[in-house]
Amino acid sequence: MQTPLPPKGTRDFYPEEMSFREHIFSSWEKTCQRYGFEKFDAPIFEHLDLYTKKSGEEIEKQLYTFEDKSNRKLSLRPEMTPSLARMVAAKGPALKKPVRWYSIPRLFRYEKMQKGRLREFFQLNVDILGVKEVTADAELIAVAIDTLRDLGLDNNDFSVHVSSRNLLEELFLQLSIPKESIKPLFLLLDKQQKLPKDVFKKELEIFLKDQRLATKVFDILNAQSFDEIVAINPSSPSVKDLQNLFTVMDHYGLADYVTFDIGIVRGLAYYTGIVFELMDKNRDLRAIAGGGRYDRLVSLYGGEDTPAAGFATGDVVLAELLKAKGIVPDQPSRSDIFIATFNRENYNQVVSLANALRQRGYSCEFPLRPIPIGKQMKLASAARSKVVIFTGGQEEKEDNIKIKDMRSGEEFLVSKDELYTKLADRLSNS
RNA sequence: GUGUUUGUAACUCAAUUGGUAGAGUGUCAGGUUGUGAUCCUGAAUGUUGUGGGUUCAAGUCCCAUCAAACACCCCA
Repeated sequence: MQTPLPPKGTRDFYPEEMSFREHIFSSWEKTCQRYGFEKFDAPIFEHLDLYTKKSGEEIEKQLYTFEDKSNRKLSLRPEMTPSLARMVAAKGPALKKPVRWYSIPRLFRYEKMQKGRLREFFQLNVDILGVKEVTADAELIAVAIDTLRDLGLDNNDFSVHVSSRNLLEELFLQLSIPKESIKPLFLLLDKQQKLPKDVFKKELEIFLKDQRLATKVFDILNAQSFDEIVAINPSSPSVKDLQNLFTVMDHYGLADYVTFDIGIVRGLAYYTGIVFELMDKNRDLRAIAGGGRYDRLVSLYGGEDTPAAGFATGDVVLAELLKAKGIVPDQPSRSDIFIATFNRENYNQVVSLANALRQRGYSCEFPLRPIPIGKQMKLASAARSKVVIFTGGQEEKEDNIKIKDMRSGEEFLVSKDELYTKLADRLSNS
């Protein structure tokens, strides 16, 4: 085979894949609009330092970077949040708060691919800026849940795991763990799920150099319920935040979806408070969505202090989950009406009819070559057309036209005068 | 960057201990100038991912390379 392949980690979207992608996108859009979010977009490439400023120089390894003809260092965007923060920072106080924006960016990361991970992919990003209360976090979690529910998934398929970086930090400080140890400890925590319990505990002991302390940390991390954590520190503000969050989620009718999970820390990210991830119940995919609070990012880009929270969900893992659950929609029809003809000399008449139909707003097509009627029907089938209109046949001598409904197989005669109204009837109940 | 597995027709796969590639599906043409399926007949398509090596002989063994899948690292 000598045809060129697309670059590593990219996908071609043939019509079949494209319609599946559009199915996901339109569900995302519908849900965001239902919640009162506005769509925005930004350049697909940005100045490199937009990303290094937030994530450090090392991030460049993971980016598609290039120089333009004036030697500006640029990068294809690996995520949307920096662009969003930049845009909000630039408008400053002129921007009416709260900002409720969403976007469906195409993103690029130079990574080694594996299951659920490509180099070019799409994300839904949803963000609220200007609200410091957890009501914003709750609203975002609700949107995240409803994007999945709208696609046909429910709490048998996925759940939301919520934690708080502040809470963990408070608990660790209470145990007199030095402040500079906390970030590395978060990193260690992120691995918890991958390690067997005793191995993880050993690593804790090694890291903290104190067996009793390690045991205490280990016990906190193994708390089975939120109540156990509340008991440790009932008056802490982050505990109150979480309590409020769970109460609000209950009023969204989504309490069944949300669980407290102290193991969620979201890597090295810029998150500052509540963090959450949506995971499939079987846990055999990577996170479906993730998000949280990032109150310092806007000011990092020179904007005024702006509380902010958001989440992102990628198309790759989601598509895998939907396929695993068998939730893949039928291919849409290419055209509603297929015009077939018994008379192969009849091309111009077919074009005239097609033109008349199209001018009236109908979606229709016809074979572009003279072929036997059987083949025409196969084409109509392949186009998933809803009805076939037969032309050039004997019926025309009595001013009738035969129509076949391809879904039921039923055929019927209509007079030429009532063709359009009958077609409208036939196509409207689909 | 590290490791494991894989690569044969458009697709899914076959090919005994090494003996110069085959089936099904699909496609196209016809049976069929009044109907999507089924049936029948016929046709086309491969430098076996690529490049070397061993051998009288390589799809098969060896090396390299490219690509893919999965895991580690990382995950915004």
